Amino acid sequence: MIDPQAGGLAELAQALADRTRAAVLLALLDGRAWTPGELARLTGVAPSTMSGHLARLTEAGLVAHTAQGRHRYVRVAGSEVAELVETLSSRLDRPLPPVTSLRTANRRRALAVARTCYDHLAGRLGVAVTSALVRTGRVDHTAGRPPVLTGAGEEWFAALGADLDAMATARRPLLRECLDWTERLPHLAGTAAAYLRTVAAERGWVVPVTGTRALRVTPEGEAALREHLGIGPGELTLT
Amino acid sequence: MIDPQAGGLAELAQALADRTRAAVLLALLDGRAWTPGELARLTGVAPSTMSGHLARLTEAGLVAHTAQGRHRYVRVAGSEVAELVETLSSRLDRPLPPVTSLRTANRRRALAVARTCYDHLAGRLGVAVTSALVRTGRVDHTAGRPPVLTGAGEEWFAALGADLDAMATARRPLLRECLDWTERLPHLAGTAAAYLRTVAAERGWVVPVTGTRALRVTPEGEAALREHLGIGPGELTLT
DNA sequence: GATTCCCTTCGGTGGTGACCGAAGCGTCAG
DNA sequence: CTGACGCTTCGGTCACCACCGAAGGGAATC
Repeated sequence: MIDPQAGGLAELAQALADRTRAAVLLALLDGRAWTPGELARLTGVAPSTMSGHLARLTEAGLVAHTAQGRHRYVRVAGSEVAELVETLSSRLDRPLPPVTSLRTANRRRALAVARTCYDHLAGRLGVAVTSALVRTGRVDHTAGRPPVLTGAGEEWFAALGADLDAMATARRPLLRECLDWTERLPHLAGTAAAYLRTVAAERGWVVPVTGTRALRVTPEGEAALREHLGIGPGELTLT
Repeated sequence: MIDPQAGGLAELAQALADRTRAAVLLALLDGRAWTPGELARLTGVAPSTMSGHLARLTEAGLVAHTAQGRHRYVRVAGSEVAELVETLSSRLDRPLPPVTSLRTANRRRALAVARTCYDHLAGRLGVAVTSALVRTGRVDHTAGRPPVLTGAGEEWFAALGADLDAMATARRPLLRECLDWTERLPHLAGTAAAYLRTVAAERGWVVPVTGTRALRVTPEGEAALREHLGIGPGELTLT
């Protein structure tokens, strides 16, 4: 065994190498905090089994816990973990053509149009917002460098109601690149992108599709996207 | 088990979830084709065991074989696989501070400065070349879009001796983004980037460090990088 | 054609881990 | 204080798989 990195790589992969743990991580990708009991019911295993899985995921640094009374809440350990899972999933679109049913095809289609990725927007919508922000000069995203807000971008976010000073003090970067597994293109993550998702949800631009991470863009949302960012409805349809 | 994607994700992770298979993939990241026997000796397992591992990696679509006489050559199935492994490794720099020995520390340092990633340049060198190509207007890399060669870039590659027409007909894209696991920034992959590595190797700008994927930049290489791309020697030192 | 070499396939073994039910512990409600 | 609830720990079972040595098949060499 020559390469010392192999051990670490295998260890990380082992944490993901189980149907139940993978399902847990995918469920947590909606950014919400779940209780162990909910996750056990979702995946169809006994609470004791789920407890073991969660211990394993915690040890691997993939999920984090928050104790609250007699409940315990589980969340993804950080945005990097969410991005890691998304990246891994992006390899699955190749050997996935055997669509099992119309229902799963529709679900996948909905996910591809717009969805939540941890705490920001993803899918066709996420990529469209990203390129619109660059196109309108609000984000500077030159190669080899992380994306940054321009002066115009700061004004725009402030007009939306964002407290950029408070957001900038967080350990997490304001903007960050995240590879979109359906679009195969980067979209924006980070506190500013998370704020954008919050605004979109609060103003009713998007509404969650119950039971999945998918989002539906409302007519008000389409109008707002056109008005604020110049995104036409054609940009959100799948080819 | 609600999410049908969980099965695929777990399956892919399982293929990586073994020390020996992980070591194989890391070895193959140098872009060369190895024989099963070489890989068995490298990892210290019996040939029969290695055969099973390779069958497993093949089934997962991670490696490909080429029969040649009584030898069989194994390579990484494609550049996406190499990028996937690099991305996964990028999560390892967090829990890796316990450096086991001076030797591994030096090896890691060498890998961080310059190395091969499948068939292109990576590490500090790869990122420096990437940003220099953008800085000098040879590559256009705006946000949300794959990187593309500009007219000036095409001329530059042609002057280096590249046959861009032939390269463009390949199924693989000319340029492509690849996340660098030491720099945490994208560097360029794709046929054009692969050609650049070939040129650098042929002209003696970089020489491989035997036994690893690391590269050493020669004095001629430093001169060429400054002359062709305006990369100063300071850009290749680690902070 | 026989030999050599590389690799695979085939039994057999040992260790790891996913799973469950039962029991234990802390927290909140009555 | 008592009961209900949510979660974890423990013991035990079963399947899977990493590993090896031995045997077999195909390709090059003599």
